[in-house]
Amino acid sequence: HTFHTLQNIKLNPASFPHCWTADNVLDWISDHVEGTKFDASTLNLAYCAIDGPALCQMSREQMIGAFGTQLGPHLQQSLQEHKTKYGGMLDFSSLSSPESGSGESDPEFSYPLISSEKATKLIVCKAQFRPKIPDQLKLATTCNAPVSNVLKPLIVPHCHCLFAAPRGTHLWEFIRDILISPERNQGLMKWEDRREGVFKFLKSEAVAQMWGQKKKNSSMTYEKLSRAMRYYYKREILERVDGRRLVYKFGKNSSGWKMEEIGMGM
DNA sequence: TTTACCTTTCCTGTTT
DNA sequence: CAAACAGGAAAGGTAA
Repeated sequence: HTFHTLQNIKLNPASFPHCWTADNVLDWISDHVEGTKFDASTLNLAYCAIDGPALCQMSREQMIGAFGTQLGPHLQQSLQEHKTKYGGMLDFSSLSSPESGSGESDPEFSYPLISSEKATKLIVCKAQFRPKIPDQLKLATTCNAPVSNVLKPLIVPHCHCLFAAPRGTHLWEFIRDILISPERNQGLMKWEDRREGVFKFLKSEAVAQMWGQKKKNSSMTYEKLSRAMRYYYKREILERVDGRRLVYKFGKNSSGWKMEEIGMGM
């Protein structure tokens, strides 16, 4: 069987599974889900939100228990391949003392290794999944890996779904996806009224830069982004909120932001 | 290739 | 005064 090449992970020290972030793991799982036509809906979500070290501590049995008899062995094998293939490239001495070698730091190494495109795809997927928090917790505690490692990614309680139908990448969807994925929202935006869909830009220029990055346009500004936002009023994707600077409200022609829709319970 | 749609860019004026 | 908001006008990009 030919596995998908992991475009974003190859030829990097972090290719060693131990160095994978939770996003890398997610990326890796995603590639296998695609490659094997595995039905993502039957995945145990807890194990889609673990980091590299936790993943590496899973036994074959745990792997199968987590990912099923179909995908589990695939992942197990792939993991072993990555360990042997990239393990030799690692300089473990520098790994154990990350403070050393200030001039040697590889910017790619300390930064998320997934492409923004992929990240967005995953965020959208996460948004569409209906998580079962009790299951997540139960699964996490049955794993023999250190609880801290397993639970860490789950603290940001979010759901992961693997490759549902990709949704468009329009501005309002980009904004929505920042709002509903706290792990990618570093104080950029916040909900003013979660139920009503009222939200606010906290770092308007930063969001504009991110939007520009996504559109390969480094000269994007909030000024220009906001013009596009205003066009949404007529189409009722957004509703006006007047008198409140940097505040907008999702309208009836928007979707994917309600708590029920993204399965946050309550 | 043409078109429709979604911005992006620029601008003038108003409001906070 | 600076930063946002408002929209009109027109150009740009892209996917069908």
